[in-house]
Amino acid sequence: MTITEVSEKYDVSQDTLRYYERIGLIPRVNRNKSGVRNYTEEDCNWVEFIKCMRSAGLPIEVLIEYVGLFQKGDATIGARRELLTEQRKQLAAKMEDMKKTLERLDYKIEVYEQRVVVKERELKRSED
Amino acid sequence: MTITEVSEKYDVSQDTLRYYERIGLIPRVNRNKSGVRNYTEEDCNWVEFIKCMRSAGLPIEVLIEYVGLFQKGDATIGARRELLTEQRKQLAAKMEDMKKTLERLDYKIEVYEQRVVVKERELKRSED
DNA sequence: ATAAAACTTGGAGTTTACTCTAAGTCAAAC
DNA sequence: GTTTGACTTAGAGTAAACTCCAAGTTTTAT
Repeated sequence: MTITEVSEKYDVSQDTLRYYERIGLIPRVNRNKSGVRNYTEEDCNWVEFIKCMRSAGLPIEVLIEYVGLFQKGDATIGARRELLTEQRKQLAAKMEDMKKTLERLDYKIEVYEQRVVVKERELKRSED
Repeated sequence: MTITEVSEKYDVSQDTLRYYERIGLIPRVNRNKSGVRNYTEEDCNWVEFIKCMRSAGLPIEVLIEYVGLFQKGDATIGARRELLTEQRKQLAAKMEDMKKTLERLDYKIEVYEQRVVVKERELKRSED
């Protein structure tokens, strides 16, 4: 696949794809004889995986480390598992915080609903 | 309360507190005769609220708008409720995405666990 | 065959959200 | 009474994560 196709498929700009590759956030993509990137299915999977992890807020630095470990082969399986476990923990904690914020928003919205009703009654009274 | 006290209480730097006020992310804090900020309890509540909403990822722009509406008084109650409702929706959607990412991490970790076990067995065999 | 489109690289520029600096004021401690 | 420390402002600087640009291929279409 070309960079255009990958960019469209995963809704990631070409510049971002090149940038991610440059900083090691995805492994290097092979080029054809004239230097043009040819994304394999595995490359695509990396793009999709990184997009997903980034959107959940995993730090770029950590993901670069993960890719680095991956490229070092099977000897790093334990380290990769540990890295993911730590990130999983942090993600779960963040979601807990967000849940509390969500509940707080719900409460605030509820209070506003009531105030809107009060406001409407006031308006109605002033019509009389 | 002084800016130092507020900064310590909510773990937000003094610079950030001034910055938030400057851009209208919290209402203007009153100063004493010599120009020093004196945070009321309401000011503190704003700091805490904004800190919470920001940590959940609500955009600064939107929060500035919310503060602006608040300062316009009761006529904006409906608009404020709508704004919060929209943000609540987006937050819930983001949490849904994060939940999928979390599950994906769980799956990946599980697969890694199995591979670690396989690796250990290999090592054991090579010991014999 | 030549113009237009798509790609390459390295490096500069942008945006967001702070964070720091400089220059100055004011109150309190010694 | 002066120096130390906390505060003020306006504006400059920074880090992260892109995003854009320039100059140069290569491929595609006419």
